[in-house]
Amino acid sequence: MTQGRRQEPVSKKISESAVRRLSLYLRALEELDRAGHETVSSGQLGFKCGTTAAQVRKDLSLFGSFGKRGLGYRVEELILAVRDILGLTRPWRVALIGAGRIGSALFEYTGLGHRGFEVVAIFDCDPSKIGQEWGDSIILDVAELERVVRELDVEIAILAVPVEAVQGVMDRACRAGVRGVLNFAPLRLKVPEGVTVKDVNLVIELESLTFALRQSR
Amino acid sequence: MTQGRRQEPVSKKISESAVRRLSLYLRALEELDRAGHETVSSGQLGFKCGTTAAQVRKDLSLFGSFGKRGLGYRVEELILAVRDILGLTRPWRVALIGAGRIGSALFEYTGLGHRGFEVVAIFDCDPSKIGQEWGDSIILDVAELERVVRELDVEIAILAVPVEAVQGVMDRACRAGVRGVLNFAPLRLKVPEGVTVKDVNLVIELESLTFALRQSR
DNA sequence: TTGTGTGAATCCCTTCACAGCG
DNA sequence: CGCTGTGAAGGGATTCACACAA
Repeated sequence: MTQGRRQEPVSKKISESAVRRLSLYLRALEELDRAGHETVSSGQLGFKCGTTAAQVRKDLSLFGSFGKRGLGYRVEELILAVRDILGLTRPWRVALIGAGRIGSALFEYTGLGHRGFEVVAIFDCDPSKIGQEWGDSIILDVAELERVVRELDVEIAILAVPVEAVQGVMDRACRAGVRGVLNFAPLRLKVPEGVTVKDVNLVIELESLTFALRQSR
Repeated sequence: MTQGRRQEPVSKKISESAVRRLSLYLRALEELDRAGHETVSSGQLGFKCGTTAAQVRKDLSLFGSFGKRGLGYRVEELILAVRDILGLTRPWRVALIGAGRIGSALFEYTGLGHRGFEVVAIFDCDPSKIGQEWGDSIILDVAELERVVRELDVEIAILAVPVEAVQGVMDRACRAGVRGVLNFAPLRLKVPEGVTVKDVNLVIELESLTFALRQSR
């Protein structure tokens, strides 16, 4: 039962969608916290995130029991619990590979640095970019990828490189020890055992939009 | 039955995930086509897209029957069929709202223009950006949003504006006739009836990555 | 024989409903 | 009471398995 404490990861399979909702809950909770709310009910939280009270309770119950019956959840406590579940209790060392438009958009995006993701290295292959300073990082030659990834113990690689280059770059990053990959290229990467990939594909989003629009016409 | 023809949209509910897979299939098919393949089996297509033969056949069977038993699918025909299903047989008029980093990344991204999405207007509120030319578009003052959206009959708005501004801008775009929205702000938009929203949220992707990494440690 | 199209079976996720605790 | 936590029910989505067509 472990009242109020997170259960240790039993070998239960957690669905991707539940995890994505937890991430939404976390954002909503942080907003509530900033707004000075002490407690929140599953109904309120669900409403803010576009889901139901039952869904919220079920999602949380996969990891423990964090609420008080009759009262709801203490916002601060739940924030800590969800951060812990999502693995956000420590910063993650990220390398940004590709300093083009997408890369720079990501780098500037305050969401990253202020949310526990430390961009410890930026790589590009364009000689005119190598050596430029972004914030207090310097753009490095992608030729040095392996060495730098190993030395800085990079855990996550964000791949914002052209589709032709992406598989090769990923292979190299993984061999140097990267275990998580965020891929912006529209291509299914072949990954070694033990490496997790998430794809971000804007064309899919747009095409599922046009599908919906076409239907409702 | 309707051999080789797309069935008219019966009121069957099509899952979001099936649609997303169709978009993947389309990309794989186009690659096969460029590589000169005439036909493809559900197994091959599934493998390229990280799913199974049965899944491919089921997905396609939601919309008609496009293959030949014992032979597979003709690549060219299936491309046309899937484009039709996804609503890609005509270009869509898109407005890009917000000409910051994300906006420029999207605009440059060749995927858009070359895939049936016409960026017919770009808006920003920064006076130093208004009037700049991007390609053969000029950045317009967001104050003119309603007029321009109406005049150019914009159908889809890509919202790449700060989170504080996004709900207001979306409301205005929808009142002017926009029916589809791609939202980059980490916020659940309240949308009027008949408008479809897709959210793109990089933090969710990263956090589901850290969840996975945390588990496998 | 090959590989599609599709009912049936299975699995997983969401929703329901309520016991139980504060 | 109010609201959580959770078994049970319900509903979708995926997988299976096979009849059938080329």
